Amino acid sequence: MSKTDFAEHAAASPADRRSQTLRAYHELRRRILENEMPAGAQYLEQTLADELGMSRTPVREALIRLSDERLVEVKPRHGARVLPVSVSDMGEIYELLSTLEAIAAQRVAERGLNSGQLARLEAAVAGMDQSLDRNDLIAWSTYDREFHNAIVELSGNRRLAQVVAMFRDQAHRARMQTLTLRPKPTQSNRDHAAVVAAIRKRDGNTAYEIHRRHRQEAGRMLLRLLAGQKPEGL
Amino acid sequence: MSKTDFAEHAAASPADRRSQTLRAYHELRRRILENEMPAGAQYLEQTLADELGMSRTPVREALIRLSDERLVEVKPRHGARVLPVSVSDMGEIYELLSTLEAIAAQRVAERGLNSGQLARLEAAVAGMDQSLDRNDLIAWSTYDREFHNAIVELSGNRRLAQVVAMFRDQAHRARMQTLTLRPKPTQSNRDHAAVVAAIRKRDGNTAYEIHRRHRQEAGRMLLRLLAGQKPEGL
DNA sequence: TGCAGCGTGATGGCATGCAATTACGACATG
DNA sequence: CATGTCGTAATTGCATGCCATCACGCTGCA
Repeated sequence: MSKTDFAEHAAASPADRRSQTLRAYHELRRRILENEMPAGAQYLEQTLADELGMSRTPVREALIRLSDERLVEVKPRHGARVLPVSVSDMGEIYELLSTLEAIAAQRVAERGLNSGQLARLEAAVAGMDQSLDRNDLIAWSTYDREFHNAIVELSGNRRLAQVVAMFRDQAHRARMQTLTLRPKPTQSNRDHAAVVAAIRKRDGNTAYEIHRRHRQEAGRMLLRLLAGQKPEGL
Repeated sequence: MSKTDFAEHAAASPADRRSQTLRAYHELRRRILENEMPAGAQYLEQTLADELGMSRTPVREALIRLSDERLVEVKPRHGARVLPVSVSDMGEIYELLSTLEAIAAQRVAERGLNSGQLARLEAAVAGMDQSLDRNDLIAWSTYDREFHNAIVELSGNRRLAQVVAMFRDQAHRARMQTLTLRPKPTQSNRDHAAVVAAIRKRDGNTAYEIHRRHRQEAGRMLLRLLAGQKPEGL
């Protein structure tokens, strides 16, 4: 079984050029975020290696990164366990996201955007509106994610974008679980539009305040919904 | 050469109970932060493994973590390179630290501290004052570090403490380089005392504002000093 | 002299091997 | 029946081995 075998069952397109370690990392991360590997589940290194069609070494290396990102926990004789996200975890995460993203929005507003960058934000806002009209919450959440992601990427602070992405990933599964439970997120769309307006006017303080309150509200909503749910994971 | 050999030349106390991977991680991190491995320097995996008295595997695993923390960069045929910290890197880092630590100070003030926790903060402040009287800048910076670390640890948000620690490590070498160049940090001591006073009064907003401005000032000072320095590293 | 092509040795990515550790069940004993 | 002890198999931490890749120097040609 040479590594040049193609048509492996795993998601490798015709000859994946990336390293096995990176393939393992991205594939495991995807499975966790999409709940194919549910919170609380445990997997032995060898099992994962077999499933991914590689040896234990790259799997181990991927698991190190995933555990640094708090998506899994490696317990010596029990394999890698997908970490559940508790209510208090979400509290920590949203406290950080609400500040970090608000800073990003402020910076974006102060620096100003060119027309292409503004278009990116407005496309996301438009997508959210249309998705909401169609009652397509999945599409809505994709555009919502894109909006928040665009803000931090356009901030120009690469470290900021990196840590926000990490926390967003940690929160992702809980967000998906509550997606259908929450009321129609019309206020979210209004908030986003208001942030874009503030960015247009290069009003950093307003962008900061609106975005911060927006995230705090979302966090509070999420916590309320999660509190009234099954204690998933362990 | 069994791994149970004791008295290895590396810093292992009589039989280090931790895994080789952890030893490699902590030892390499220490060497980088203390400039024993200077910015820009490159080391082959095998060389590091020999120096640490272990095989390449745990070294590789440690390097993965260190590169996720932006302390090194692994370039396929050139070994691991210790990352220099540029002026713009410091700008990114201080922008984040000033916000994150301010949030921590606010939370600490709002939650309130018991007497032992308050004593920890006050010991750090006292240490800074005494060190400054003695003109011992090394000791001063140790107490300063302890103060900032205590604030985020006492915030109760473990993720916050984790990312702040990461960014503080990234900035550490540049801080050390400018330590002797800056004017006597009397204002720093005043700021810290004011933050503690706000915490005592459980005044979150004041704690936030003072701490935020404090960190922003420190960042601006650092950037000014770095701008007029030799372009260290690559 | 400058540059392109080639060969070779060094290096890292990954697979595999090996031994120490420990989870777990069987069994014994109170 | 509950609890403690022991043996065994499974699992991991780490070492080692192997091969593809790539850096670098050498040679030859313009």
